[in-house]
Amino acid sequence: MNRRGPGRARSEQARAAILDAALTLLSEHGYGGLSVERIAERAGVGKQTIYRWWPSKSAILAECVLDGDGAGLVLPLPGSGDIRADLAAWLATAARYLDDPARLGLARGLAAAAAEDERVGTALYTRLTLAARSALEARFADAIASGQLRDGLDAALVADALLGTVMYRILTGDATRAPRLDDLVALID
Amino acid sequence: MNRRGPGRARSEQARAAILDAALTLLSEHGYGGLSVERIAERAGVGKQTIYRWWPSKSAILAECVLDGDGAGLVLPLPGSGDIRADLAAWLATAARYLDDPARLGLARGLAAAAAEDERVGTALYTRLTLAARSALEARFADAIASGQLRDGLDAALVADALLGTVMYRILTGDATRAPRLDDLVALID
Amino acid sequence: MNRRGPGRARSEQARAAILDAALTLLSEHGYGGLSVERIAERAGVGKQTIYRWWPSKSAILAECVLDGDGAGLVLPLPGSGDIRADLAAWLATAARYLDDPARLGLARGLAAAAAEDERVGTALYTRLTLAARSALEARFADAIASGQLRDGLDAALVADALLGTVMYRILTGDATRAPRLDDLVALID
Amino acid sequence: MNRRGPGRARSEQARAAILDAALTLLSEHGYGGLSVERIAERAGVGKQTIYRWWPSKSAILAECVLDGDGAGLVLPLPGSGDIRADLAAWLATAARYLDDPARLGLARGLAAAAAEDERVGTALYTRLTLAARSALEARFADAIASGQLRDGLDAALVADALLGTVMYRILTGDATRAPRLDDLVALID
DNA sequence: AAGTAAGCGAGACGGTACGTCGTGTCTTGGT
DNA sequence: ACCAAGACACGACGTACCGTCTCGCTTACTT
Repeated sequence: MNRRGPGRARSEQARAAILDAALTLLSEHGYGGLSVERIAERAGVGKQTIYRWWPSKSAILAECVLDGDGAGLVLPLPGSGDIRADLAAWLATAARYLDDPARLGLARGLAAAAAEDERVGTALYTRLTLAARSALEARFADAIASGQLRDGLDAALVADALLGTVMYRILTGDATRAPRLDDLVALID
Repeated sequence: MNRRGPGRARSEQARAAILDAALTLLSEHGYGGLSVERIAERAGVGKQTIYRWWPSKSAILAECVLDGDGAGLVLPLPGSGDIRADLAAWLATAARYLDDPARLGLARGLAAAAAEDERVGTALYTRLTLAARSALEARFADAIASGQLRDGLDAALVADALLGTVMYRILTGDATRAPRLDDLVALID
Repeated sequence: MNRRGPGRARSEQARAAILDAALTLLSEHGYGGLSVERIAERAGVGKQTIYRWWPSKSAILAECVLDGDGAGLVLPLPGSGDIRADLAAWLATAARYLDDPARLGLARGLAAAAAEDERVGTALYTRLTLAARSALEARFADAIASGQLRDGLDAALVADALLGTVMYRILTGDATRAPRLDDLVALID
Repeated sequence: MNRRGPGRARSEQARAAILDAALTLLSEHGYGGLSVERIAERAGVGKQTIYRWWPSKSAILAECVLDGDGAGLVLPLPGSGDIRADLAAWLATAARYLDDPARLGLARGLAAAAAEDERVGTALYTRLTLAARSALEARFADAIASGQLRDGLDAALVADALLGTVMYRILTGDATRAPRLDDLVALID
């Protein structure tokens, strides 16, 4: 039962304050402007308390992604019965979600962290791809059964393509130049 | 023509050495391990020569992407006549290209730079998306005319989806876990 | 007593190494060739550790002058009973002391520091003038009582004149061109 | 007669502007804040024009000292007939002269330059000591003849002592703490 | 008059040092 | 054993100057 030696227990308050400060600073100053020192100051915590539990600032972010609601990035797929409409609505919601500069900044920052540290990439994969993939697999089975989609459609590939396109637009800053995101659904047979 | 004021002219040799050193170090040490100091040392150049012409290390990378062959990232789309086979081959080539750790590191580093600095994102957009989009548009017109693809298919969306999927896998480090990249083509109606 | 807040205590070892390195480098390379970077390297210390405690390299030198034996610059006034002979001997000792290039370099360097930073000047004043003045005052009282000197002689003025002449020769590099330093005593009535 | 080859002649205007700018900047920002780059900018001159004629910034200052009125530092010794009164007046004038912050700054800056570069020290020696010494020698001969001073008084030593005391006070910033400068004359028998 | 050559303002070059910020570690006193 | 605070050695930042090296231009002496 969670055996521990003697001594003071880990402060849950400090942990939460650190994760919270990390996300706030990430969305405000970007990944480059994020430093352990600032996180510590903002969280009202000693640096050692951070280094005791995380090996690097990207590890903190990885935990942010996995913690709670995944930094708010996991949007639910609507379930109206019309799979194409649901996907289009999901994409439109994502686009609207990213219109908020703070949230776009957060997403850019997490992308930067993922590009620099494999473990953040893995965390994002776990949170985003796996969630999307499992949601899609169940819905695709229904949709194929009801004739809305052709048989053999690979939910994993679709998840990759949808999330990848969103991520690519975040990186290239291409929100306005490109066609509307929800038209993506038209590509799917 | 090419009027110049007084004073010594900018050294093209220094400029080329800087861009070259930046890409080499990026693929070797990642974006986080890339420092202006090291670029200067490797290029045999004073730091001021860098700061005179570029405001930040990401600006150097943006110029790398736009310069010459776009850091080797722009792969040609084969032209066998079978559009689906060509796209699948292009994706397979991209996957093989990224098997080389140095090239994967370079791509990850550029993704990190894009996530942190809008201008690198714009440069990548210019080099990758626009190139892919225009290549696709010409080929799609032919393919639709010859009945290989259905009418109305949007080349820009397909370009986003293909590049986005590749980029997403680079970020999430998901080369092996996911289905084969060239099956993506199967999604296109 | 000696109350301290939280946090690691200041390293006395680092402080001593910095002062020592500063004096060594000053006598070797002169004030112009003295850099914080080199002091830090020689002392085996980070630059920040220097800037945390001293605002500039001249402040370090000011502390060197005040610390311990005042960089060896404070020479004792002999006490034979013959005040004129003692002063002449003191001046001769000073001249011999400055024959060593390292010590002359140190003295020149401290003069440069004093000329550039008022606080070094104040430190020198404290260490040299005040020491000389108080030594002279006691001796002058005896010498006047015993009829060696006329009444009313101002020890402070004599201290200024003696030290000033030495300093002036250091600055003008005029060790050989001018009359012998110990003849100075002949000026005093 | 001043044989010269072909080519443009040296610009006397540039030379004067450089010396002028050097002295101005020296009194404004001190020796440490004096840079060839700033001299060039202030004088409206290319850096190369400076380096063509002077090897360093201290060489410029040495020439300033020797040029024209010796940067205004050479004060004339009054000639009332009473040698003690004249010396006291000369010291009082010097003290008043140095009350002006710009002139004190200039003197401090030249002292710093002298401490760092032997040639500036030599220039100051030439300008100040030699001038004072020769003035004193003539006056001392008269004063000894008229019984105002005892025989055998060494003008060179007195010059050193007077100038040295003034310089020492400049360096130690000790204008107010010490006894009045013109009382120095009382030391002379 | 044309040719030649040195000096000129301007400004980029390879470097060194600056003073600041951040890293990850260590130490202190307190919980 | 953990915590806030904070000093430590180290490395990179972006800036200021160093002394050198072109540029295109302006004199001035030499044919």
